[in-house]
Amino acid sequence: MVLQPVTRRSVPDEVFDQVLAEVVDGQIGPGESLPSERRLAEVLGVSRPAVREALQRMAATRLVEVRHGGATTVRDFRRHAGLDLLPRLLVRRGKLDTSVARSVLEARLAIGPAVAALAAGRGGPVLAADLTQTVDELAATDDDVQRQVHALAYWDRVVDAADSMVFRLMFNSLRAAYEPALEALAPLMAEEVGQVDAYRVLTAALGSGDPDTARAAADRVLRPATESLLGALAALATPPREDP
Amino acid sequence: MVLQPVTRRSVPDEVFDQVLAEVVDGQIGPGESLPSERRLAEVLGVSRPAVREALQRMAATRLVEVRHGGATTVRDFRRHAGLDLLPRLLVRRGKLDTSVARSVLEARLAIGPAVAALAAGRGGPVLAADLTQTVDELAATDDDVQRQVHALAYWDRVVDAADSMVFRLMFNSLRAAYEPALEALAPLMAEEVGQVDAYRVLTAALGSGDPDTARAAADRVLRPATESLLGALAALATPPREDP
DNA sequence: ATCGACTACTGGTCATACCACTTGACGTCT
DNA sequence: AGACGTCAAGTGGTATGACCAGTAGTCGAT
Repeated sequence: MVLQPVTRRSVPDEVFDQVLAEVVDGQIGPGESLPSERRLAEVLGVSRPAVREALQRMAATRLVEVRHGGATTVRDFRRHAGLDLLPRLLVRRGKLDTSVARSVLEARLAIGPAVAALAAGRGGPVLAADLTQTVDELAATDDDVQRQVHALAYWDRVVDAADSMVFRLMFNSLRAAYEPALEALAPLMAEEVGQVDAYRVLTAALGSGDPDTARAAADRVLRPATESLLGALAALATPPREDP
Repeated sequence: MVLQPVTRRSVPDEVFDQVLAEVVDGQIGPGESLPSERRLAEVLGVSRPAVREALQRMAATRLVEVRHGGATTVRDFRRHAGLDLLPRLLVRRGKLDTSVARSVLEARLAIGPAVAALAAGRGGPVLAADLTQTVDELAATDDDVQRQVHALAYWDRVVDAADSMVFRLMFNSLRAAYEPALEALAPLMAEEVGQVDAYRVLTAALGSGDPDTARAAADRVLRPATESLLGALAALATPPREDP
């Protein structure tokens, strides 16, 4: 019996999600107006402060524009939304959006090596020791979910070493999109987190202090799973074949 | 006389900024508790709903954790905050944080070429035509601010062509951090947005459809200004020299 | 026809009350 | 003395209703 922490969804959360769905899933296009706060409160059967809180969060996410005295209008989220919207775009109407997933893989493959290159130039000797320990933990684990957790910790350490606030924040945002799906991704990522050797090579490269070596090593860690997953996504996105 | 649109700061905005400052500027460390909503409302002289709205926004940004019945505690923003916090970190206590600015430049230099490579593989013939027009507009302008606007539009188009939701959202987040400072940055970016030739080469590379060529061309557009700015930042970060 | 005031909306803010949950202190039982 | 329930105080969660402050369209006077 597997128990899970109960998730308490607050009323404003619920409202936020519903309005967000309307905007993101295209029920209300850019430029169109939302119903007034009072009307929404009435329709949804909640209080106006609850609606207000949700709309303000929408505004803070740059998804809508609220004007005192005027109507609240929908903005073009593709043009204005920040990276924190990613988790919500990755899953649209309950289904994985394959084109978004593809972009995540591509970005990961592009950015990971860049971060590794920065980290190599800055890490110092402590970094290699830390990373070696993390890889050891990774190697000592059998469970694919736990391996992912360790791999995540590994990259977390690399990002730290890169000493880049922008990459740190990007990593945080991506992790926020990734972690909820960690269990579902276990079989898909097994290939990557299983290649302990590649991680060891990367660790050595990071310790060596040479950015280009580290970049290449990071590429070798990330590329195999990236390419096989991209292939799988492409197959998913293609309409089902009709051969017997 | 230069008139500017009046900025109306709402009460919750004000509260949000104040609490955010406490958290980001280190007055309240991770794990510590915030005063209760009622207490904050009293101290700040505003209503509880206003405080609540601000705290909920903090929670949505993953900067604090509010627990029903318990205290609201501060989280480690370096570990959890998303890319949308960047504008606030770029400027701390009214001053530019040079290490954050450095990371922005590094990230730009790393990601720009990657995006260009993707765009080259996907853009099609329309892309080159669009970009040529944007470069023409860029070339026809004398004002450094306007040039930046055109350069931004140029990259916007490139990101579109890359057909990557992740890079699109990253671009949006970065632009949100960049645009407010556009005017102040004009003299610094003049070097980059002035090199129309480099942009034309990049345009041609993007049109050619070869990712590697495009990557290299993008690097040539971004690198000069990046390096000179990194040098300037390093000089800024170093304590003033004491030679006569 | 133009202009201005008016009116009927919109969001912004507040005060207050009550519900739901967590915490920790207190007392009781073993 | 320790372990265990109970309960009160404090916290966030939600709702109500009122009023302020802007906006935009209407309608009348000029």
